[in-house]
Amino acid sequence: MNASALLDKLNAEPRRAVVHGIGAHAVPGPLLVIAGAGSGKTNTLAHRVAHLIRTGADPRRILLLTFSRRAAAEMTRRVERIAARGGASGASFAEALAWAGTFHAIGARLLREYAHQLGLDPAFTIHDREDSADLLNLSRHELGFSRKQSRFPTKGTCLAIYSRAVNAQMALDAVLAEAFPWCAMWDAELRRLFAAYVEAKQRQNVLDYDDLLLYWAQMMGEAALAGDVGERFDHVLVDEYQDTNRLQSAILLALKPQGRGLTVVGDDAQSIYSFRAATVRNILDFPGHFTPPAEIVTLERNYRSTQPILAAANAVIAFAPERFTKNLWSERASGERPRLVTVADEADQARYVVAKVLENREAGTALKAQAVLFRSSSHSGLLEVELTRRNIPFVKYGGLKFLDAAHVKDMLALLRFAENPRDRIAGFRVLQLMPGMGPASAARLLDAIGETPDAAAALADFAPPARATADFPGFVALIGDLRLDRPDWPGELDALRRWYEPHLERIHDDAMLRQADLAQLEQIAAGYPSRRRFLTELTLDPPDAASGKAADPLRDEDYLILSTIHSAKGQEWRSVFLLNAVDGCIPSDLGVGTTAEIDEERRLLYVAMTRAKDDLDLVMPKRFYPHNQVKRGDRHVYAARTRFIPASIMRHFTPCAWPVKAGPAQAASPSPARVDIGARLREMWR
DNA sequence: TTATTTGGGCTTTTT
DNA sequence: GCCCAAATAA
Repeated sequence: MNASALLDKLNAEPRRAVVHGIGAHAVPGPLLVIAGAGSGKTNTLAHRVAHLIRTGADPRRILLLTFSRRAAAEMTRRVERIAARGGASGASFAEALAWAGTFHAIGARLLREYAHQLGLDPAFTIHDREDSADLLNLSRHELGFSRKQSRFPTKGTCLAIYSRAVNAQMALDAVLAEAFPWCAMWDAELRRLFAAYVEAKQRQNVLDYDDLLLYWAQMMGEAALAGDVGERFDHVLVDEYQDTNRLQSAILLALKPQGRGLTVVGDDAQSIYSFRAATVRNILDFPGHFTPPAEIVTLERNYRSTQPILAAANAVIAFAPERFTKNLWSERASGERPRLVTVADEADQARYVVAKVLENREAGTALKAQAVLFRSSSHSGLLEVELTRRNIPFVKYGGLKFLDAAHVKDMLALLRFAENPRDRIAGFRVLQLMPGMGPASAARLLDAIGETPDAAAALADFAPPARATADFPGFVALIGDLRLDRPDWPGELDALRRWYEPHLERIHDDAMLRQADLAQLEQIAAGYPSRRRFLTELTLDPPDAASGKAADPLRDEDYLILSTIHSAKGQEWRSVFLLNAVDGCIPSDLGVGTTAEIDEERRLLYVAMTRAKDDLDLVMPKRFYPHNQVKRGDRHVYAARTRFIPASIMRHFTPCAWPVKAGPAQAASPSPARVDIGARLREMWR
């Protein structure tokens, strides 16, 4: 198949997006693609990349920025496939597409490359959120803020404030007023805290997530460097642009100030990351940054869902105030409207979902083609229990991660400490693995390391406390060994594991189980070319999902998908169940302060609904037992249908109840007089 | 100085 | 139902 035949297979609008500006001698002008849910956004972007390359663009000079690494991999794969169909030799083609990744990953790569010009040591290590919070906490203690009479914000809150200020490029007082009004009284202290935090990071040669963007943006502020970086790329394409923040858009505009070669794709109706300072303004304001303004192509045809599902989703999003108006349409007719299923409580919700999932599978829909979505990770707890009980395999995205396990963190901290001995958070953790080494001794050693350029010497000269004298020499030898730039990665992990295992067995009763995780970690490590790459990429792209994805054993099996709505972005399934479609869960009662927050919760519901191809069930438990209630008997609350589905749009849904009751009374309101003995008995043990 | 216990506060989504 | 900090024991 030749190039024009490939293009002929696309409809008019996607084709416009694919060919925009290509063919003329000049580099294409800026392009904004507004791509509704299920409108073939990924496909369109992949075709554009393929078309660019086919018409002479150098794939090594194309920068492709995606939201997650999963998305980057998917995009690369598609470009390859399209290229293969077009007769190009696909493999080499995609391999040359070397600059595809998240903003953070690309940032890390560029910063290592330009480290010397930026005054950075290229061996910098990257802190994940928890490490960052711990480091911030150190400064918080040192400044004495943890002992204030009136409670000072926790480390997590402090980090969230810092991160928002950086990512939204806003002054601290504005951030406090807008997003953290209850912390506004700490303005001065927070400012001192952040100053100390920044200094600590620099002393320790560590960067946090935000630094990867911040240093990059700063680098782009230097004319010479900006020119150099911008010159490397003829084309810059950004996916999921609605979920980028101001810092990211600043980087983008600095890369391509005239918008030449710039393409961004997104859907303002699916912006769900404002808690990470993403702003829908980026996409709304994009065209006006350039003269002449960016070309806009809107993709409104949905290839994914049936018309009734789409109609319901459209009805929900129609209440959103500001957006690029588009109404998705589909040719996939079907008589089935989405169901609104009322169940008694969360236990019944779990039973309902399991029953339907099995029913679907009997009818020929694999488990993998079905997904259960929820607003927050904890909502799936009861369902997970029920699935386990019924022996139904599942993989859960979002929530607890493999890397959060203490023993996995220990191993990674060891590697990080070897890579960068000035990384105090890593050092603190590993040193205290040895019995007899507590925070005070660890701090003493880390101070010594911080004061000399020769970490190995400081380590060797250290006099450990009496109870640690037995273990310490072995540790010094291990680190000395790891510090050599040995080329046999991942071979060094052997020595590391031999050192760590005795400690593992001493610390944890369930050491056997944990050893299995370490074996898995070694397998993952084998997939990376070097320790540095392994550490960097694992931090930026942690393997998702609890027991599943990281391990290959499950790969070929059929399993049900459980996912937070956030993690479901860009995905689709034949059959989708949404848990807890009630007020308090969607919208979450934690985030209902401002109308902006409510709007975002509405978009979350929209994203969840538009994941479904054929079948969509919104489940509404009537009764909830708050888990944090005080011992007060059978207290429960009655939940109302989510406010995003008011009576006026109920005609787009089919209401039903489960289990189906004999009498006609099931639709009536619940009888509050009923005594819940079960709940009382449960309460006795809380 | 380190290890363990207890009591109080908070509880979302993720690169 | 989980994390953190202060108190207590070794």
